[in-house]
Amino acid sequence: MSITGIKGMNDILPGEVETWQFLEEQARHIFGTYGFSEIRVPVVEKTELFCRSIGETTDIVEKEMYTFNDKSNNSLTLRPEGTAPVMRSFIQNKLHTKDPVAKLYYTGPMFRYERPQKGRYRQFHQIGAEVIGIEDPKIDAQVLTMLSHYFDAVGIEDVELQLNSLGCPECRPAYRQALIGFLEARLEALCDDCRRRYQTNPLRVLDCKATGCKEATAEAPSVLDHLCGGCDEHFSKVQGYLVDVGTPFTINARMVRGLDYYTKTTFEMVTNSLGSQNAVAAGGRYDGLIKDLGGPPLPGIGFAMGVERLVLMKGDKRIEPSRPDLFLAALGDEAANYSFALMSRLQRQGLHAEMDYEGKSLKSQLRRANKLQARRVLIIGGDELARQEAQLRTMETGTQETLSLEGIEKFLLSGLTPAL
RNA sequence: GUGGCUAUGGUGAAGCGGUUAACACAAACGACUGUGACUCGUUCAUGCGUGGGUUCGAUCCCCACUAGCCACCCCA
Repeated sequence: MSITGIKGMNDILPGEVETWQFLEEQARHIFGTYGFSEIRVPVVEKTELFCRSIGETTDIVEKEMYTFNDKSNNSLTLRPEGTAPVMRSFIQNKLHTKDPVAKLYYTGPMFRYERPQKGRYRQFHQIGAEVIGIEDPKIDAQVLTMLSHYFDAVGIEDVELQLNSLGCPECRPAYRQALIGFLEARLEALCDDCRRRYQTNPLRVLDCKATGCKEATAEAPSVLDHLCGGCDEHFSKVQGYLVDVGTPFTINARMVRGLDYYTKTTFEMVTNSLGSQNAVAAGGRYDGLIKDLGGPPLPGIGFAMGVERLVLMKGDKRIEPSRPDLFLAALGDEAANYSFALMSRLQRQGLHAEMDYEGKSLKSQLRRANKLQARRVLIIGGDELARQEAQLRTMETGTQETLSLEGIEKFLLSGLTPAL
């Protein structure tokens, strides 16, 4: 039995990787136009970083982390998300002393020990963005607009931007209590799961799919009615700016976040085309996080997108691998050597050129050229070489012309390089 | 962590207890000794996830395990 990969950790193979590259390139490009720079942080961090930021009692920390001790007996964890490491780096490198505002994005693998299913894997990938240092609701609107812009650019249409506010440490506890009280009075109507969790995670009950729970919580108090003055004003300003800018959104007062650090604005990009994994991107404001991690008291807001889910949504609109501009078919050793040298020179000048390296029959070479979808084939045999000529075949039309080898490089480069 | 379904070649899959494991696609080569895509031909599983069991005999029945998928939970 040969060695296999790890459950829930997938290879990204040619044919699929082009879509990944496209999604990443678009992120770099679009985030760049909004003033974001990339930050690259390690995949492993001290376990404590995630416990403190995500929350000791969250599912992620309680049962989903890949935690191990290194040879010095430090407890380390494969990052389950990207915000905490970025904040750690921000604080450690004192980035706020260089610029009061940081706009950062990252991409890379995250790890969560969950049972794999559609759109959910143990190693998965996120593209995320964070803004640190701005409290004004304009930045909330800006981040949401960028996210929305990204989805447009990438051609993923079947999504809806949902918005909510979770309040702040001032107003959230009161709401929480109100909600627990409400649920307590209706425990019999709730499903087993909800009866279990209404104390620890009352918000989750609002999101339950069971019909009994839906009915029982129909009249439940809304977070939005319990926001304090500051949070309420912030939330309505965010909405106002979004309307001004023309970024579409809907309000979902029952939206829940799984990480403890979120405050005020939270949001999700949801779809119904992905089965039960309906969030393609999610994020929110985390005004207390940086201070909690020992940094300056700066506000922050950010989001992460699940790349596997984006790829799934791209579906059959996959990005095609690039086709060779030219395939060199040679007959005989001399011609093969000549072609090989020519191909190398063309490649150096940016032409996507291919050839058969093993001296197969012309038929076989053309078959390969066809398979690779080469646009043209340059055929050089012993006869042509002697006459300093070559046949240039246009595959699509099957037409063929005789060219002089003199100056052929220039001709091929000018004729075949796609206009940029 | 819980549940349901599935497990035959490079891929999609027939076969459902009994002599050569169908068919299609892909791949390689040939018909065309120097020309792709069409056509035709040839080749391509010594084995049916793994381990047990039932049987004269198992890819087909039973059990266990493993893996995959989907859902719950949770989340990107």
